[in-house]
Amino acid sequence: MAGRTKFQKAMARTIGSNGARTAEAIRQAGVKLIYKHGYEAMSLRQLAAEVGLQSGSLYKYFENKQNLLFDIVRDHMEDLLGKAEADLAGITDPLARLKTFSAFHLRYHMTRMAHVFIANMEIRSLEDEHRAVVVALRRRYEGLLEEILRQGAEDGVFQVSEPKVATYAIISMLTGICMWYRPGGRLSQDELVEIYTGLVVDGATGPGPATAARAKPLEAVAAQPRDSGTRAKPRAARPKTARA
Amino acid sequence: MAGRTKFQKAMARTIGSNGARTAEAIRQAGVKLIYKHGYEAMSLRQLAAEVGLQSGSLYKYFENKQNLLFDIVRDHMEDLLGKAEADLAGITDPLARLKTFSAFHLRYHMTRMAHVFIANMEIRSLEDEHRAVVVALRRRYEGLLEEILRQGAEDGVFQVSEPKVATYAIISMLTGICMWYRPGGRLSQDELVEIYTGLVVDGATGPGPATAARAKPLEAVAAQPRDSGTRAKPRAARPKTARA
DNA sequence: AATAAAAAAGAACGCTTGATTGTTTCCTGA
DNA sequence: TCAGGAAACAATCAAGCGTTCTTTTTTATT
Repeated sequence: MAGRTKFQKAMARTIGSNGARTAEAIRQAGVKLIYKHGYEAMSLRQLAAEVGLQSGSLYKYFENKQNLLFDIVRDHMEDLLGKAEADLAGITDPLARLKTFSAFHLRYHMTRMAHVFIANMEIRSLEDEHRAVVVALRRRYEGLLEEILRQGAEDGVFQVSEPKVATYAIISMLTGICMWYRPGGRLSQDELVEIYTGLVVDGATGPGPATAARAKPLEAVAAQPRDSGTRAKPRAARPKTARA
Repeated sequence: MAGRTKFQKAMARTIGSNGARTAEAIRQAGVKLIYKHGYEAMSLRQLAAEVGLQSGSLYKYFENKQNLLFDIVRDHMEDLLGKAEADLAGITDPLARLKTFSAFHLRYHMTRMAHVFIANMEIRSLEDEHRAVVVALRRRYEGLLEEILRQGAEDGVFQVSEPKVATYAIISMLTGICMWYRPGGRLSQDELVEIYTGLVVDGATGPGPATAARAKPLEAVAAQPRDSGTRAKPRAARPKTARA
């Protein structure tokens, strides 16, 4: 806190200052600034100014800049993991677990966009030792979903040939929401949860009716796609269909 | 380039130096270092050392650090957009177009991970004017998929209530592959394209047989999930089912 | 062979950065 | 009430940053 008022002598400990409160303010400001500018781009003077301190005073609250980042990311990951496990506790049906996981992940990411963004983007800014801790936590979190998919496949409810790949795919899709979601947008959180969860469930429960041929006739494929450097797909001949 | 050999007088222009070649080397080293350390974290001295130059000499090849980033990202986005349009050209059937887009996006991202990563992560490091250009290109790219989904929904092939949301979801999912894919892994590019494209098509073609009730009976949901801060979903009562 | 242009070296610049230290002020509990 | 610890300031440091400028060498052109 602090922030010297106009007619103060203006030195040293400021009136009403309180360690716990300042610590929390620093944490919040840190999240905000790292989210906005990135860890490397945020200077400690900038952070100190945001809280109303001198940069040197920050060192009462963290060992160094790197540890500030680590604390933020580690605490976030532990929170994410703990809350997910709590939400899933007691649910055994794979489909219900999948829906619960999906809904939890989406809501968590919509309400904590800054934390999530930092945890995903700034992993590379962590020193090796710190990164290892965070990656381990992330693995455990991914393991929750992977296990759900595995169980569902075993029960015959899901059609998932590669649970690991599907896990990465689903998590990427769900996490992507915080790249564009903004509170107060056209669609409510509930609506978005509905839409996304539908996509996840469709993907997990396997092919709908339309994979190969279709009842409704379609327009004919006119030209063969030209190679454009990425190498055109060697997949089986595209289904030639025609429309009325 | 350059890199004075042992018994040279060691000043100024180095033997065998060539502008075009150096420019290309700088570009490549730039991509490599930004990918590894991030734009802010990469210093021009680091970049110069990677190429075998002094930092000041770099300014023969770009206006400033910011423009180097912009050039890399802009060129990448234009390449991505152009190749996607080329791959889709001539295909009219929405399902075929969706598969083509999905396969293209995956292959492109698997073979150009560094460029893609940079374009996605360092947008915030671009100055406003530059960012606007890049975002516009990205919009056009997303528009390709959105239009495919819209057309497919209109034709009744896809069941997509919100093409915009589905577009973001699909692109996030596909792009996510370069967070973990490494060449030479257990699964080949073709296999991954198969898996991912299957997920995309299932999601677009709508609900499989398992959305609400299921032929195969499932285990009963034991406990109601406790609220864990994210607020338990207000969705309609979870389907209560029982297993043999 | 002479000359111009290209390519890079290398030194210097003004700034900002993360970090450290010593000092001053405020707060609180015995 | 008054000491002692907590909280913050103020000044400082060396290092590193992006950038500019001048000089030197190599290559290309005539």
